[in-house]
Amino acid sequence: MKILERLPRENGRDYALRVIKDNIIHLNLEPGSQISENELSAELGLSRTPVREALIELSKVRIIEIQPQKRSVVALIDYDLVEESRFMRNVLECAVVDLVCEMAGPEDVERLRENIRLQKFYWDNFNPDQLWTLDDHFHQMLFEIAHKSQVFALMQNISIHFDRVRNMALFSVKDPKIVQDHENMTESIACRDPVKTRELMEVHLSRYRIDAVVIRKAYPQYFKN
Amino acid sequence: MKILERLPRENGRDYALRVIKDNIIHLNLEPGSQISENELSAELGLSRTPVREALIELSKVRIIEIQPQKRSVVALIDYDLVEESRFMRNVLECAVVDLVCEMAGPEDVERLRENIRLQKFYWDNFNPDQLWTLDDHFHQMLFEIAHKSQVFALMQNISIHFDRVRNMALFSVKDPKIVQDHENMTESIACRDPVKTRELMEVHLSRYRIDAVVIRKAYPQYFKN
DNA sequence: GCCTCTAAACTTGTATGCTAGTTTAAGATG
DNA sequence: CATCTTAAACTAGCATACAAGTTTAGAGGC
Repeated sequence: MKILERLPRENGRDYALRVIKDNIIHLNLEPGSQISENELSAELGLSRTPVREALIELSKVRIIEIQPQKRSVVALIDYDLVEESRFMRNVLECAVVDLVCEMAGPEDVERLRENIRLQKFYWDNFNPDQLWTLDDHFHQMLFEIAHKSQVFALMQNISIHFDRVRNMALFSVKDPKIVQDHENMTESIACRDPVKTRELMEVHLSRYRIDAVVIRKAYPQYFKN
Repeated sequence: MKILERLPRENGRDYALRVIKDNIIHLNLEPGSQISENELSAELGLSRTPVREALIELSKVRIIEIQPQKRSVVALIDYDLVEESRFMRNVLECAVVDLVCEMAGPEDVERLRENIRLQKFYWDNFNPDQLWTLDDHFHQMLFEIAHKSQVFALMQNISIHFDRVRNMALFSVKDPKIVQDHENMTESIACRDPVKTRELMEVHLSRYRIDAVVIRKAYPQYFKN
């Protein structure tokens, strides 16, 4: 497992949560593998309590399966859950871009364009981590513009299923077309064209569905069904 | 606070969570009031640990505000949050009824109708608690029919803001029209009419927005802004 | 070799004590 | 009487010990 730096004033629980999530998404904690509160707390330099609290939270979204008095395992990729999480994102993000097309001011559009510029830079320089962060931030900005930040926060909880697959796609698929999607959306937002933007979002989010077969071939042992 | 019965094989954390949530929704734990891990654990017959785990979960959806090393309080009603939660429900439930109109079999429709019959019964006999449970179950059934149970579970987390207001409406508004809404939806689902069903759902969920002024007058001290 | 039983070594769940930080209130001082 | 100081009584965060249940490994009998 890859141990990240603990942020200043970050409490143990949030730290544990951040590190564990990151390692699940990046497959350092492999789907199906057993995890131990004791091991994790030792690695993180914490006691069991904050680690346990983090694991409970992750079990709520079924990314970790806690079997009482037995063990805890990282959930295998359940494509029904991935689909549910994709459905949720799709429905919510499409509704949000509708609002964004109404509500976005020029400064909002400029912030989106700035994000795209950076995405292009990190794409040219092959920096998947930064690209990943910017992608997240792009979607988060859309929710902020529509004043739906809490919805974004909740959506992100279940999105970890989607994210794990999305992360695999970054390495197993040649041309993600992601940056281009984002740019097209930004410009159609600038034109205040909700129908077009919605359409683009729909295509954007469904790429991961299309890639499923490829991913599954690359990592067959990680799938549940 | 009203202490509920502990279910067989229910662990302490889930028990605490269930009781605390119930008391928040029913205003036994009043918005703005301070809560103490010690008091709660004494009342529930548990130690601080499981109670604390429950409080952490509730703080994630901002229904409880934990001020580190200071205190924890039941959040005041924040209408922006209520609106976000209503927005989320609205968007997701409308998308789900679309699917339901495609996917529902005759036995599903029959289950919905049976639920309506019971709703009518408990309406006539004035049993708000049972009515409340049936209302929840009606919406849950829709998500089950569309195979989106996990989405429902997540939506319910934030819905507690919405639920708290919804519960106040049950007592401060004369004719909720809720049962009639449900019946109309069921029949338009039976007719496989997604446009009509969507429309009904939209009206149904927006009732609580309309009622906001009434509720606010009845309980002004509970509101944040 | 192959069952069966048992005990030890795990697991998570819960209780409790300790730490660090905040509030409160009493007491001293002007 | 007003104000500052200080100590005690709270809070939540974290560490640790113990309880309850499961798995595993090995001894013993056949």
